[in-house]
Amino acid sequence: MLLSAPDRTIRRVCIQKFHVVTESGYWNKVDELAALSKDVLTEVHTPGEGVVKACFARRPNYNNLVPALLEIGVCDELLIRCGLSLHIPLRSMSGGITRDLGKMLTNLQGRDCSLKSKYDGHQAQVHCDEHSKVTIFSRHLEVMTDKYLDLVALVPKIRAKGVESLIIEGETLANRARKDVVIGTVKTEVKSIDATSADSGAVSEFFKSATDVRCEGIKVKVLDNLPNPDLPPDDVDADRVLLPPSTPQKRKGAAAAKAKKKSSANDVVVNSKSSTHRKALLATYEPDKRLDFWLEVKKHYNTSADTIDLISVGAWHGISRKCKWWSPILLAVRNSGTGYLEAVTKCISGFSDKFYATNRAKYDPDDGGGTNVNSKPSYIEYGGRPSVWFEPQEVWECALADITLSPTYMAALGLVREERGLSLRFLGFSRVREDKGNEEAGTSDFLAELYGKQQARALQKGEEKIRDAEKEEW
DNA sequence: GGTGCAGCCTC
DNA sequence: TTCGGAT
DNA sequence: ATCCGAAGAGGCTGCACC
Repeated sequence: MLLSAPDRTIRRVCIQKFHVVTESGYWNKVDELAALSKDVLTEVHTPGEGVVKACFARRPNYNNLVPALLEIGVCDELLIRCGLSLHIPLRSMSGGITRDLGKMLTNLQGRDCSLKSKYDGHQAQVHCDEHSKVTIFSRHLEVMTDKYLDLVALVPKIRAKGVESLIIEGETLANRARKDVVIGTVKTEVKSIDATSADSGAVSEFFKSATDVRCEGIKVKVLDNLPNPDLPPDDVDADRVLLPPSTPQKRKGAAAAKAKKKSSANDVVVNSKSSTHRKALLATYEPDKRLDFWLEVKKHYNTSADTIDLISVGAWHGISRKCKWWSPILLAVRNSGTGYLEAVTKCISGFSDKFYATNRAKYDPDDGGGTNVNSKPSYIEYGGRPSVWFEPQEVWECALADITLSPTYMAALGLVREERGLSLRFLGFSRVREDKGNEEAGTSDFLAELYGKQQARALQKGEEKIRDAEKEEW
């Protein structure tokens, strides 16, 4: 394994320090620990592990964590020493993901909740300090500040009076979502409603309207969480990030904002203005946890996602774990005019290992199969070169989240846009359609139609404000 | 200066 | 992002 | 439960090359 330069430094420091610790009797303790049973040992280790993990989630930086560990060990103070810090990204908190809207409603058992549409964009974590220095991190905590210069300029300006520094998280719509999406829909004011999960009609309606305007789905936050008994109201742990006063109507986008602090342990901003005329959200932001009061229902997780029947026409050799099988697999739609099969995407998702094995056996001549062919059949439209071409004979039902105008695939070329074909986003294999022959597979017309519907829904729901797209919307 | 591709990023 | 599989 | 790895689409950037 390659170590980056800082890691090497750390390793050296560790070794030196352990020698010191050894001389002062640390080994005795190690011997004691070694004598303990596994269960007891787990009991000893687990709380410590929790503390270290919590620190690392708040400040994923070994240069801080390791020296502090060596100096003070695993203790509560570590959470202060290695707590949240501006311009160092904290790990993102995610909501629990729910596949099925109905199931979610059942789970919520009628509790009150706040619903927000979740934009289909890029997650960004924005840090702004008292000198208006802004740093922006991506979902994977990469520094993306330079990609969002307008945001860098904007954030200090919109900072509320009295807030010295802040960390917020939200969704930016800089890339994909702005390209092929009707801008008017992007400009739509962020939708947010409070509802009770007993009103399944309202929730379903909200989900539908959100996905219609090409949001990724919705976020559902339970409003009536009781305070955590472990956290007295005046708790001021520095590691805990606290929500600012909740103003959901104003708060924009998927910006599940949280706030702020200064470096001293006793200077955490608490929910000061208690002007909320609604039930409180749980106030803590736990960067390393998925939370049961916060759920996401996404379009492409949804069991009611669109499906299309595609024909498998070729594949590549898999690598490493999948080297015995073919993956990815090339799929095509049928052009009902020409009879040609037009490649529309490669599929990697939804296959079990067993399915891969069966698939290999079926098409590989060396495996008793024998229905793949050496060269590209003339009736297949595809510019690339798979490892093998299949003799088209299977129709697969696949679920998809979105249809995209593709720079590479030529399926449905000209039906939506001259020079551009269509492809599929988040495609997953569902099942083999034993009951369907090639002639009954999805057509390029159908695909184009589906694309049209997708756009039309967005247009219809979208608001009129088209003009002046700011580079990022929240 | 334009194009195409590799590499890296996002979902 | 997805998924399935291993741990 | 959690983590890991194999891969998809598309977008942007920077560089080599014409």
